[in-house]
Amino acid sequence: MSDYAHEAQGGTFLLPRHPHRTEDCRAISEILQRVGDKWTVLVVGKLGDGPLRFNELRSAVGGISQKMLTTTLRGLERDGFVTRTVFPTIPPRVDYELTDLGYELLVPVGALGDWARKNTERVKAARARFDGLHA
Amino acid sequence: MSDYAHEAQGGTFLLPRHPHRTEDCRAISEILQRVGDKWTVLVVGKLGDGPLRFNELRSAVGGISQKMLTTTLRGLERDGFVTRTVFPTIPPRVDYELTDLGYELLVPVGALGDWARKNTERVKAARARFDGLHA
DNA sequence: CGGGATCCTACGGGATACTG
DNA sequence: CAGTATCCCGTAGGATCCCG
Repeated sequence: MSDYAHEAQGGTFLLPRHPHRTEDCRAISEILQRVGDKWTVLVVGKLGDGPLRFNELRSAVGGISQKMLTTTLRGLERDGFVTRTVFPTIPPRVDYELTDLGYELLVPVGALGDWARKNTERVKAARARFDGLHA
Repeated sequence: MSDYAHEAQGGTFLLPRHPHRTEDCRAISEILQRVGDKWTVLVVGKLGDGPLRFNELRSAVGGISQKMLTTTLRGLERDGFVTRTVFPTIPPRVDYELTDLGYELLVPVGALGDWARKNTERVKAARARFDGLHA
């Protein structure tokens, strides 16, 4: 089972021959929903620059409520993307840090981010055109 | 501004030096939320094998309500990922097909999918461990 | 400082019925 | 066949108050 070429404006792409089996698409969909919520990539991105404490992370991300930061971090910890280290001092100190798995996740997510940066204008143009037609 | 290496289990990764500026992370977050809903990648994936009619797509995806298929397709059309072609026959016939932009989107999304397939076990293990500890 | 507990609202998304 | 219109529910996510 080899690949086949697909021609498009940006160049030629190699697409797997039976690329879109439902199970695979489901797996993709799941991970995308996992990282597709409002805050996950922001948090992971900030932690990609090094470990941070709770409120450091909060102000670094900006605009996130403390409830959602907690929820997001718990989810990331549960899935093994982030470690949580508690220092039993007064006042307490809690550090969050990416695991290896977390750093590795940054790679494909970054690739999608590159694509996003390169193509936002095309999307915005398409959107403006569509909205103009269906005004 | 060069890159720096990050060592992890799977190998060594190159991360950009100032990779996680808030604006960039926002852009990434937006595209991820765009494709991170329940059905978008399933629909785009199926259309990646070629154009399909509405109900062909519906049964190909499987489990999607007609309301959500319509909503999903309208969104994809609006953003320029999909074209909608109406044949004014009786009964009507409507074809949906990926644009070049849609095909190009498949590339980074597929990369994330590959990552997902390779790492689901690690995530599941981490999750089981976390749930065991916090039982 | 780093949360937990609660309340509230908006919206994603399913089920069903109707239409050109 | 390919939708539109309506109703309904669950959950994401914000605001607020409280605690060790």
